[in-house]
Amino acid sequence: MSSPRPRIPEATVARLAVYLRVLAGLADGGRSNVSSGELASAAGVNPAGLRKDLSHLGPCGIRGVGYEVATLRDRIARVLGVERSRPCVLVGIGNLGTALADYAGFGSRGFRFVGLFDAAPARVGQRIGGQPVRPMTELAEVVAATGATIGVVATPADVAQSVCDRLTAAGVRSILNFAPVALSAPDGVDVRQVDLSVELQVLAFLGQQRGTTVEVTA
Amino acid sequence: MSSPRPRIPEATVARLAVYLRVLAGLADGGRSNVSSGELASAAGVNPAGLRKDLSHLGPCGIRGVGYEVATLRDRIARVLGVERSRPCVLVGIGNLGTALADYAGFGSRGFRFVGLFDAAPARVGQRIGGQPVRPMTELAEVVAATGATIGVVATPADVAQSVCDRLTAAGVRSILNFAPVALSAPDGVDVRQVDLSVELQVLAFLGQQRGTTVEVTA
DNA sequence: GCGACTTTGTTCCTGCGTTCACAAGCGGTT
DNA sequence: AACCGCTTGTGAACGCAGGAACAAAGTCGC
Repeated sequence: MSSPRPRIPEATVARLAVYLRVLAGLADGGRSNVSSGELASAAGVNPAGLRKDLSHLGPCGIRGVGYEVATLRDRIARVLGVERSRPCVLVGIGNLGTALADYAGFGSRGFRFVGLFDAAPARVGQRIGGQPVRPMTELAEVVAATGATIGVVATPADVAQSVCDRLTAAGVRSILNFAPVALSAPDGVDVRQVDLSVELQVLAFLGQQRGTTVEVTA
Repeated sequence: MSSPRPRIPEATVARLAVYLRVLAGLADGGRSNVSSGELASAAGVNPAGLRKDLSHLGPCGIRGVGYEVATLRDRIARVLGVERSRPCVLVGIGNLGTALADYAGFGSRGFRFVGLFDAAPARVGQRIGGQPVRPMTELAEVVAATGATIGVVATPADVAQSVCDRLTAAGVRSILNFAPVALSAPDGVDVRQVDLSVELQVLAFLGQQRGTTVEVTA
């Protein structure tokens, strides 16, 4: 009703997550106040842009002083919807999947894996980070029981679409995909793609361009 | 000189890498021709946008027919600078680093790891994907000997900046950073950040927004 | 040989994101 | 109590990316 929340640009949301991480670190370090300049420097962005990002949350700083670390952290966390830990499921417990399941950073950022799944019988039953790997047959059951709305796909490319279908059928609404394929999901389901080799190739291009600024050997 | 190559937008470069992957798959499947519509569908983008991206390479299609798969693939690979395999070094052989070192996808995308490094003595000497983990003291030597220009950082956040400094000092010009900190590098060095928890938090926000379109329980 | 269809390459336009620069507000000081 | 410096928040301009529509060009069928 009285929520002045027209919409927050997606690029801003991504940066808010970065600010949140920096603020959490500052709070742990005992800091109570920060200026936009210092925060922007730590996050690697422009100070004016940071203030504009924060303006989407309404006024949350004190002019002449700066921002209160704990207050700003909590407000960003609430806006992002990570004040409470969110249940996620992870499919594909290969090298990357194992790394993700073990990554402690997720736990402190408002996410917890409530189910690890793999199609290979050899993987099922292994324990990773204190959790057992389950067979794919239990996917729908676990999603329903835990209310998980986020699924992470770390499978080979050839089965990623099939896994995506099963996740959405089970009720997952958001998917983070590490497999190098474009997934198609029904309307109402958000898919984000993380492609590691694309990142490397962009770097390769930038590096090459730096070497051959305009000159090209025809 | 006669190179009509003013500049290619970075967003286009990232999509070119995706097209390259799709084209490689089509070529492996025996396909010889593709239309922009089909290619765009497989890459998950708009057909008109795809044609605009490709127009940066100069005319490379045949009107009324489409694109020749092998030709287009090779041209994109040449523009991205991945026609020949590029040597990379990887620092931080934890769970994620091991997954990256083992990931076969890099090899087929024009990248090979010529050095795996870790500061922990317990890790040094282990073999991963046929390569030994080396101590950090050998970093500069290996970079110089192999001519590696790309470094991947998969260390904990608190040492990432120090690793970045050592990489740049050794001559690395491009850095892909998985640690959740903003790295500062000298001018002339490109840094790309991949932050897994940021991706999850964006998903969480989008999912939450979907639930509470305008209504908020105050 | 000619026409029609298909598909590319390009152009325009709309909207978004980013940056710069200024006004408003608060704390500390005299 | 009034002034001064510092920092936030906002308004405007610039540049870029994305999408739709149109023209050029080549192929297939007759």
